[in-house]
Amino acid sequence: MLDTATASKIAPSSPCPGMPAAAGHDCGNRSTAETLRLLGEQLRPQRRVVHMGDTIYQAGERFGNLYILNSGFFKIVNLSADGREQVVGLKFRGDWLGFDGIAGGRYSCDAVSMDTGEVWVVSYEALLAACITRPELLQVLHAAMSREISHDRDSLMSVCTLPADARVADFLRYWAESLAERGMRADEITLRMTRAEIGNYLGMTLESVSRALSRLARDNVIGFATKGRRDVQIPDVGALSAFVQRCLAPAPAMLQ
Amino acid sequence: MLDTATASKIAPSSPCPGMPAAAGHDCGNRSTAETLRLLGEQLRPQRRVVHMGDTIYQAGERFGNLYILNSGFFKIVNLSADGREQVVGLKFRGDWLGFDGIAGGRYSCDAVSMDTGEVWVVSYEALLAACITRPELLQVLHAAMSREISHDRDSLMSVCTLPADARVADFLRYWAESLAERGMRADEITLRMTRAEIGNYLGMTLESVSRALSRLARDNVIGFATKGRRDVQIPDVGALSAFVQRCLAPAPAMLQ
DNA sequence: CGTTCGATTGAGGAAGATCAATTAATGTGG
DNA sequence: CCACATTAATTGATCTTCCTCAATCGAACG
Repeated sequence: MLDTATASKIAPSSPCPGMPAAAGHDCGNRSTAETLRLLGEQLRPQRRVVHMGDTIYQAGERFGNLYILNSGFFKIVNLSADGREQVVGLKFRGDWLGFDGIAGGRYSCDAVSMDTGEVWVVSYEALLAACITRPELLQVLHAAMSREISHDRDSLMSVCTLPADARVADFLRYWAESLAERGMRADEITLRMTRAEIGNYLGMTLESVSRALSRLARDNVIGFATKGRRDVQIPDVGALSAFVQRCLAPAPAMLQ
Repeated sequence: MLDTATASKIAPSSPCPGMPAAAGHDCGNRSTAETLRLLGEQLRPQRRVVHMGDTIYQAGERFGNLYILNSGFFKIVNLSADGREQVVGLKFRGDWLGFDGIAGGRYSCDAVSMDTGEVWVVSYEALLAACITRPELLQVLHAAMSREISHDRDSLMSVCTLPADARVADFLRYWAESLAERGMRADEITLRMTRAEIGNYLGMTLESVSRALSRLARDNVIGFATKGRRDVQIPDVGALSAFVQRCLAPAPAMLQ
């Protein structure tokens, strides 16, 4: 599937030489850690600690900075003129925030921290200047924007084509894979969102999310930690994908 | 929660109020025509005529070019591993196609022409090279990517928060405004998609689309051209927005 | 230890999907 | 240009999924 050939000129370095197991799945792309190192060295960004509930920027605010998430978790909340709120994205270590502000000169969403973490503040102007002299920065930047576009489309597809249960399963799969890609443990994840937030993100009610999770647990696709239902055990991510497929299957053939 | 009825989201377009389409000083955004002129001059791109049904690129194909739509209409179709198809975007004059390929080295969608038109082919590598010497190109490129991200989020919000009728109304509003922004007539638009395609894009069935359109016509929010139902008359775009709001309103107060 | 917020679960209802029949547009060969 | 075939759109009648409303329970916190 993924192939390095095109990347010959575009991604000059990163043949993933002797890379720690967690990182190098995709040699056309750098690992998250490697990219962060590059960005940290090249840009020397201002570092800012954030806590749960902090907003890095808000809709309507004048655009000026992009942000790179070094640790923690963010949600991106879109706001409509008539007051609707919609969680439209989740951000993990290595992700960029603030692209939506470039075109209009103002951010169009809120970026809200869901945990303690650290973001790197990068002036867009300074970044552009740095990109002129260091084209590999440009590649990193464009890759981040491209990934965001691709993922947004996948989200739309999920919402449009999957029934509620499958959407929740796919959400958990995505979360787990996002952690795994970044070398974090993915077999037990702490959801940093309420059922209401998850439901908002997935286009369903909190009750439907709760029922879907219960069903997933009953089918042993996920497990709940001993105490509390915020921690979800995911022994096998493949089982989540299989569950999604099962939801899509025409019918169990009525057999018996 | 919603701290303010902040007018963050109003006037998503119209960067330069009351301005003839071509003129464009710098409100942060250039006009479509001006941007195209700049790109045409700076990049001297290969021009390619396309016809209805042509695909400019397909999912899985090796990435190498970006495309700028000079005329015509495209749909972007996302494909899942299990065979689901999802229309995830519509492209108009001045829009770019192919951003999804940058990160992974392969396109992840099909780009399908819905009409006769012309696309400009730009080698990504050549574009990067040109951007180094001409930073205004970089700004144009990033603005295009940023706009795509913002619009994808708006799409997700529509699908997640609007009932079916409102989604169709909002879709028509978006189409009409997209045309108007580009200086094309927006009071009578030709839908270049079947009901099934519209439904796919909006996450509903073709029957629901049809019923929604009938309802909009009955309420005189839209009209159908004398012959055929592919052409939709939109005497007042504001009426479409009003219809959306009406759908969101709690209840008609039970009067009578 | 009570208060509060979040999660779960159930019962009933509504929006929209599905199934089906009809009509309208489009296309084709004669 | 017309009969015919084909595809798209409309409309109606059920049926299903998911939402809404409501009650209960659990966990966190002062």
